[in-house]
Amino acid sequence: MDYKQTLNLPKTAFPMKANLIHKEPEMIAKWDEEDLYQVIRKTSKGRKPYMLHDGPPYANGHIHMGTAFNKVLKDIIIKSKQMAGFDTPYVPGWDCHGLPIEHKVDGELGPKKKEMTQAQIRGFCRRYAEKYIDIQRNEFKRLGVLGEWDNPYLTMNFPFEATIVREFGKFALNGSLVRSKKPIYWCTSCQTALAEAEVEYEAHSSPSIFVKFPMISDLSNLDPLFKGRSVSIVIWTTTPWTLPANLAIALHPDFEYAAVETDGGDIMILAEGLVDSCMQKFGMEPYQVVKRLKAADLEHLQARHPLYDRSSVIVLAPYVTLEAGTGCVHTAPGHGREDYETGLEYNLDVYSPVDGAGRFTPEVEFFAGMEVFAANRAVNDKLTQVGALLKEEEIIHEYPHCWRCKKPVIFRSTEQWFISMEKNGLREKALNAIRRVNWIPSWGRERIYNMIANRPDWCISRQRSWGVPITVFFCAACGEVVISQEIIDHITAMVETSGADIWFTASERELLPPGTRCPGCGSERFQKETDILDVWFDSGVSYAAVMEQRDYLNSPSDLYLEGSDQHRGWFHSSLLCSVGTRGEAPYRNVLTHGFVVDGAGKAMHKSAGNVIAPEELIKSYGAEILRLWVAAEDYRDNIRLSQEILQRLTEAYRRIRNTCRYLLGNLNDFNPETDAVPYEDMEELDQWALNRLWELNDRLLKAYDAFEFHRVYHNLHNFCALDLSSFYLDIIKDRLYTSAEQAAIRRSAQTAMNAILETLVRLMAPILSFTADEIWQYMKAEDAPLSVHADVFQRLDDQHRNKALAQRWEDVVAVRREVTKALELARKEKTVGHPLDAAIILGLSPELMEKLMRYRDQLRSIFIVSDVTLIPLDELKEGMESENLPGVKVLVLPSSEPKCERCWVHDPTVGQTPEHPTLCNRCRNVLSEITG
RNA sequence: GGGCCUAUAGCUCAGUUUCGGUUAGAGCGCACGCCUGAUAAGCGUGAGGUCGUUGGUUCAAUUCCAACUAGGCCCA
Repeated sequence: MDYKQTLNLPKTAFPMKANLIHKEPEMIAKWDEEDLYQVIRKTSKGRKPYMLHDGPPYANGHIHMGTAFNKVLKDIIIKSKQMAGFDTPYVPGWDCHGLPIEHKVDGELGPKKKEMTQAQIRGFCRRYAEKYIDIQRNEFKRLGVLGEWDNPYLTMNFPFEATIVREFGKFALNGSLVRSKKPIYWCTSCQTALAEAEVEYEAHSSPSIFVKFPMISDLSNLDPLFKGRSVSIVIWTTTPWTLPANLAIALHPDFEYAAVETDGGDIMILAEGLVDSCMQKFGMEPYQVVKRLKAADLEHLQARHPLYDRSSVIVLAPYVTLEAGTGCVHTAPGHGREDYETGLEYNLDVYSPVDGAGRFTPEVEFFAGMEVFAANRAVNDKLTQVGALLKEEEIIHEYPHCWRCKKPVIFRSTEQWFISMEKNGLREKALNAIRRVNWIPSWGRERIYNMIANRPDWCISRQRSWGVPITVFFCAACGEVVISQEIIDHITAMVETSGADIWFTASERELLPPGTRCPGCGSERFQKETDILDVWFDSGVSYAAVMEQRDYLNSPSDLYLEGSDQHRGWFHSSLLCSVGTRGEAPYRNVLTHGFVVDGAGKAMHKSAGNVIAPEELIKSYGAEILRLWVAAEDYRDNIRLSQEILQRLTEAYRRIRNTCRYLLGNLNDFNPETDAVPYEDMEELDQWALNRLWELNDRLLKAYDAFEFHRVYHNLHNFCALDLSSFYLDIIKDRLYTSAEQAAIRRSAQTAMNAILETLVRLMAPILSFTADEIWQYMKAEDAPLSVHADVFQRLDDQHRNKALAQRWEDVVAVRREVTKALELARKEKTVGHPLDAAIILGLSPELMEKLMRYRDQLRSIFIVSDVTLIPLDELKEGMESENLPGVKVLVLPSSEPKCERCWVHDPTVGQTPEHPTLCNRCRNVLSEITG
């Protein structure tokens, strides 16, 4: 007789091989078909809401590892909150306007763009964004992310654009909106503003000049030697044409400066460290340093402009270097970024007397109408003429050029719109709001606080086409800025139905409410603003366009979750928008994660060749492995990704999957409704397993709650590998396989296994979303939801937490560890092969003897050997003495009894039954039970 | 250059955080072995760490402090 047929071996159709790459798309299709997301919405109606507001990725290009990580992390949170009993809608969004898209479209259109209207160009941009939204949507869905994918929010949707106009209007009307000049890159050939991304640095030849600025201020209070002397300060510049706009001279606050007396008796001031090289260059040797000066002593003193009758103030700035020049930097706030910042600090005018074609405006004496690059020569000549030019050279250096026409660009100031940080106390209010938000990790507060505390006014003007217009009018007659609630309402309504395009296609007359007159001069003729809004304003008001407007969402959100760069980005702009119009932050909690880096901790760059794309990862491992990676990494630090990491995770995944498969296989014949054993009647080992399960459940729910998913992963994996696979499941095999199907001891084990699977499948669902749902389909729950994702975590019976029992079993486990060690030694000596070939004699101290006596009859199966004999420690002369556990000695002997053919245990009863001469009594009894 | 952050075995993470204190833990991987009734599975044993470096405080530091190095994000 083939006794193997009489065993209850595990049986399941659940495949060992996951085949994720093919199975995942099928699962996603199924979710789509069932409309799982909406099913979940319906089942959780009325529950306490949990609002995670999605930060919109930019609708450009394919997703990368960072965006994939972020989305999966959000999905894990959404699913775990959902399963924790909340109603957690998830509306994904996209950021659609802005330069990068316009730039791409520009490139595709080429010269054709010149003949197109702004509205036509905007149409191309819109289609471009739509294309990538579709691409990214599919890529995100492929990751197993559930959400309202068929109704996401797009910043280019008409209602969203209308919200942007409405929210902008609030700033405009509450007095926060100010207009002032700021230098920007400007191509005089294309006659257009350029963004940082649109300039390319190339070698360029420029004049390099050293110029004397005579001091107006009297220095004799610093030292009497200056009294009555001709003193000047020497600057260096490579853009002579900006000298007419010079308003200041910047010194480094920490540098020493020297007053140098030349042969002719004049005194010149320059950085001490550059005196030698400069004086040599000027051909002014010999010379003499007559005084050393601190930069701070010179601050606020006045020099005279060498060409015009106005002063140039001495200021301090940290960017001054000794690498070139004189340590005294020519400062024209209208023509340079740093100059501008310094100018703000010292309250200087943003003077930029150059028109769009790059010609000096008429007010500029000597050079009016001249093109600036050509004016370099004229400026130098004039300086020579007045005796201010000390030296002129040519230098080759990297200089910004226009990405389109390749001509050198200039820095030129134009009027721009700003949201003031001070006028309405925005800075102060924002800083206060930051204190009331919970930042995770806590250093996020410090980081954004410092940024808000130090940032300049928010420049919201962009000289671009693809965005939402700054909806302001100027009176064509008197130039006054015209804006009112009525006007904003009027435009908002138009944008709501026609989109922001209406601003570009409609006339001023159409855009303004009928009968609008200039409040200043009464004119009825107006000119609309041509600047558009900074895209950060778009996404910055997403809480208003999405969370406040959809009736199933609300604001402030419970959570914003983005990479740590968003302290400067979305967290920042959202905060300013919300505080400026609502007085409060749009979020209660802000969670940040680090950046995806390679296995060595280095940033991923195309040039470094260390980039791993989500697509290739999914192709070779499956999205489930990507999800497991997201969970396994502690995201507070940088998130590493390498082939080795993925290899490890794949193995961990298999372990978890196979453990579940084994549970399924052994529950094949188990119906919890009819077969479950009451807790009190269960075997103690099975109660032990339930206690471990209780602890796991408790720990994981806490870890989910604290967003510590790496703890979820580790605990889950350890539970499967240690508690289950190598201990519990290994031990109960004997009971499961050899007992009669209906036997109480078998049903007891199955009751525990069933509870374990029910709990595990839920605990893993937020992370291993595909696999958990796959397992779910193989479980025989009668009235279960169609997907595990529509279910909730379990609260396990507190009675199952049995600390006293756990304590008792710690001793058993400790002794077992020693037994396996002894078995290994015996195996090495070829005494035994399979543990069931062995009989164990355990020598125990009185203390341990007392503890283990209780389990005397179970030790054989717990140790998975054929026989265990307990004797006092001192009576056992041979055997392995434990190193770690005093009071234990283990002697391993090959069993002298015959082996039962059915259960493989060596037992003296084998051969006692003539009909079954190769069976032990236990198996014989089972067999007679089966056959009746 | 400035702001914020990180640094424990080959990999992923614990731990020391409210008191600094005996041989710093786990899993995976690796090596070796067992099983063939979870089988492209399962079990066992073992070898791996000067807790980034250097100083300081202390009777005592991986744990506290400082500097440095490496790396990350943002800004300049």
